[in-house]
Amino acid sequence: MARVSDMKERLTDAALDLIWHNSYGTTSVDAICERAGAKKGSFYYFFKSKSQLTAAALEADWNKNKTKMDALFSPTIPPLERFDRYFDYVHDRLAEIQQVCGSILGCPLLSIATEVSTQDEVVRATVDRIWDRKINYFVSAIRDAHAQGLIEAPDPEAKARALFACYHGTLAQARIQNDVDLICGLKQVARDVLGVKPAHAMSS
Amino acid sequence: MARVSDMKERLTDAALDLIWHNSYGTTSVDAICERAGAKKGSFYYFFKSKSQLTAAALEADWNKNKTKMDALFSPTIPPLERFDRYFDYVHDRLAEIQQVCGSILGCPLLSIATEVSTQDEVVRATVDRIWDRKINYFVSAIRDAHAQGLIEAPDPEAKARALFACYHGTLAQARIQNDVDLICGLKQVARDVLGVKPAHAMSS
DNA sequence: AAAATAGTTGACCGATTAGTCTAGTCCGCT
DNA sequence: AGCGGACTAGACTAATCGGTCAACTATTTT
Repeated sequence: MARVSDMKERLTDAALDLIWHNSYGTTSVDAICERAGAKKGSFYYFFKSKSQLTAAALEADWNKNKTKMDALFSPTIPPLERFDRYFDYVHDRLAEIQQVCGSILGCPLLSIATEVSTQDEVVRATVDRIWDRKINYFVSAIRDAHAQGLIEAPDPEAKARALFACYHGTLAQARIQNDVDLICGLKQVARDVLGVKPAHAMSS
Repeated sequence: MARVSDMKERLTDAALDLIWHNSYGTTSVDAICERAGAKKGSFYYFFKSKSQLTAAALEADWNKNKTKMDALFSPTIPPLERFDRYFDYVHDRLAEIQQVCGSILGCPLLSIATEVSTQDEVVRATVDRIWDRKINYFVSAIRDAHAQGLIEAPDPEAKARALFACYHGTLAQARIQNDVDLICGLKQVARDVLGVKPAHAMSS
């Protein structure tokens, strides 16, 4: 064992940043290196291709966000409130980034996977895998809400996937229209999709 | 006036085909020309850039689909049935294309706009404009449903935009997971989002 | 027939692309 | 002190990129 470098992390950070802001196709290896303060040689020492780097960057990003997700979807929080908090968090975070870069960037997983899905199976499968983990937060919350009689959801997985799709569609629209307010509508959409019984509806 | 050529249409057709299947970034002008049977010079005789060609291709595609949309959302059809028919149509069309190319391609407008939104204002604005027209089908159907007491939708535009987002999210998921069945869930999501009153719910 | 318009051709350009390779530097280990 | 593995430097390649251009052909108008 010799010296340890933080270059790998600098590279994944730079890659996700650039790809999220722009796109996978227009983000060059040179640009990633420049942002990370790395030379070509270092890049290809750590990653065998741009595609592999991207997959690694998405995994690294998941690991970074996991703690926050665990907190937002903690079983200590009333199940339906978890969604409200999560959507608020996403809204605030995207708005914050917009202050810096001028754009609502949406969900990086969705943007990247949409772009490369038919051409890069490594990246596509990585997104698929991460989503499989992420959707569990939705499933648990829905199952808990059902158990408490707040909603009628005999098939929590199906409901979770439906809401997941609506969530991503809203983020995509927000990116394209560069309008953070679209995300505010998510709470009501969630209530509608989940079929929240009127008596238990929360104030927005 | 001298000879008339169908090259312009061949180019927009080829471009949309390739970009939809793959992505904007990975679709080269050379590839578009080859598919259209054109040479570089012809391309730049008709279009001043790849970006302009893409915008033109999206507009041309809209014009092609408009007739079908008018039929699907005809006021002669019960309003909520219009959505069911539309989602069936989209499902069948995407499944048909999958038979040929192996992939569920989703909505080209969404894929392209997501990819270029922060970098190509011409294409982004084109998608925005087309969506403004397309969403009217949703708005009218929702307004009609409300007038007939089938749903409670005092703000048809907002409902339409919410459903539009869910629709696009589902198509994006279908593309990424290459799973046409996800689209089947759309009918139920639409009923949930629109708040269809149980008495008027249709059989699926 | 000739002029004018509409469309086509393909060579060419400089920039950029992802990726390779060799030589070297740095640093903890014994 | 010095070995050996971890990492960096940066020149290099072959291919491809979007875009230009001047010469050419085909068709309609006069």
